[in-house]
Amino acid sequence: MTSTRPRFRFAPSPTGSFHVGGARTALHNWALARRSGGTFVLRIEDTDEARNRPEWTQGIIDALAWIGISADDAHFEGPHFQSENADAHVAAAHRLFESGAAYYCDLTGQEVQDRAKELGLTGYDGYSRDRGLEAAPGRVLRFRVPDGTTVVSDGVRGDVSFENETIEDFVLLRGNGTPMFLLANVVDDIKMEITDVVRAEEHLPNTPKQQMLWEALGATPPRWAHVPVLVNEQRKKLSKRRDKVALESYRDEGILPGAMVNYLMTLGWTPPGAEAAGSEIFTWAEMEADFDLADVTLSPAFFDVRKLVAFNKQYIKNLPLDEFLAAVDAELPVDWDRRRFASIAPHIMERLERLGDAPGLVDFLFLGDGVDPELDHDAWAKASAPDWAAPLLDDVIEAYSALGDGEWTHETLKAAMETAMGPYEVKLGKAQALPRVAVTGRAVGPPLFEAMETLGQIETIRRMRSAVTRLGESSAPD
RNA sequence: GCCCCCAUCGUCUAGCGGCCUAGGACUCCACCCUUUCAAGGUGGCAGCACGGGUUCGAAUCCCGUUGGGGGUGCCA
Repeated sequence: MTSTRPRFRFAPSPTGSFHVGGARTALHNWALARRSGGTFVLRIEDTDEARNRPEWTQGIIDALAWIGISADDAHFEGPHFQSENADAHVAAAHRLFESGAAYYCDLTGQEVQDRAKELGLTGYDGYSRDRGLEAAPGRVLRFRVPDGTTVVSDGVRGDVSFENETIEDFVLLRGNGTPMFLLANVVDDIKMEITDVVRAEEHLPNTPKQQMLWEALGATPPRWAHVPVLVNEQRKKLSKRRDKVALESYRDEGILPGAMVNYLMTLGWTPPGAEAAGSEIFTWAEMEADFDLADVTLSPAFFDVRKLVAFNKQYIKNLPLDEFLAAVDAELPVDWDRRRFASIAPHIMERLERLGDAPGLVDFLFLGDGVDPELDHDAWAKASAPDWAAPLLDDVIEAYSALGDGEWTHETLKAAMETAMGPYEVKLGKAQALPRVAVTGRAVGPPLFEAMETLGQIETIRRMRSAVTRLGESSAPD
């Protein structure tokens, strides 16, 4: 118990997916642990179900690694498993009984309820406190809550006090002798010499019980801190059933880990320099250096996917090209030519909200030769409507056909288009509309001339000729 | 029911008694720029829940009301 280095524990229970709320408190613990030169202890609260699904545990480890918390770092310790300490949990309970801090009770759950109803109380009334019962099958061990007041000193919200008389003598050991979670948790924390517990606010009401256990077990309670919960638009705590909370799902649809981390950190806390910078985009190093529990907000925060996406867009835009290519690769169909994609990539980076949007933006480049893109009919109708549209398209085809080797670049393509549109007295924005729809199938997309350059002379001209044919068909009498 | 927490633009927040004519970010709108869409630039809409105090002075402190949220198992 003489360790001076802070030890922060992160204790998730594996449930099949990793909750964004959990990710946020993990980040808080991580930032604090690293900055203080302490340790981030990962302890898995494994249940019977989780033990049969090791992939759930692996999912937590993978998710933590994704947001930058990994065993590669010296500040990281674990995973440990709660079940590893099962014997210690029972032993601690027995010690509490020996010292008189706990006592056995033979009332069943139903009997407790019935008594409470008769007496007009809300919970257990302390019926067996002084009956001197010994351990026996079917008897639960209850903690003898002392008189007085328990003050939880919280790093986020200051002192929170609870009248002990409002806390019932809670169960430590079930009738079958197995320990309750609360006890196991405290025993593990003591054993692992945890000094700091940072978690979500939902745990605050149970904290006085835990603190009393620490003290009854002869240990000095840790520093507590409860950060506000994350809520949905209905202001309800984010739940797995109703809300999209799986960190993995955001990862899979192309949210960058940096964006997720940055966004999560700004919920309930703002980096000190944000206002002066006019931005909330910060590096992990900056946030780690500045994060302080005392600055964390007190009220619940809405997890706003739109703002997350806005952050993500920034992060994608600011990625070095090679990193972008590496990150987006998994989103691309396997048969796409990576070199061709790389040539257009710089032009789509600032147009993506998520990495997963990339294929849909440039699919017209990967149809194969001789295949026309699928037409957006509204875009086609609008682009082909002006009188000058068809003749201009003919002129552009002619000009583009005349381009020789080495001249098929976006600069010359733009210049040739500008020359061709001269006689029609239209602006480039209008002039490029029909060619764009002809080549890409749509009215919006990456810069046209760059896309044409990537597509190549033969296929670009073929598509424009195909469009001429289509124009002839639609104007012919039927 | 009981216990605990919370309350500034639609959302995330800055604000810790005068610097607040309440600032920033996201969203939305307008304009500029422009090779469509983006990006970038400029500007705009929008908020201190309510009522009492305390004070020369309150978004900031106190009390109450109202409104949210969380907890309350022989669940984890």
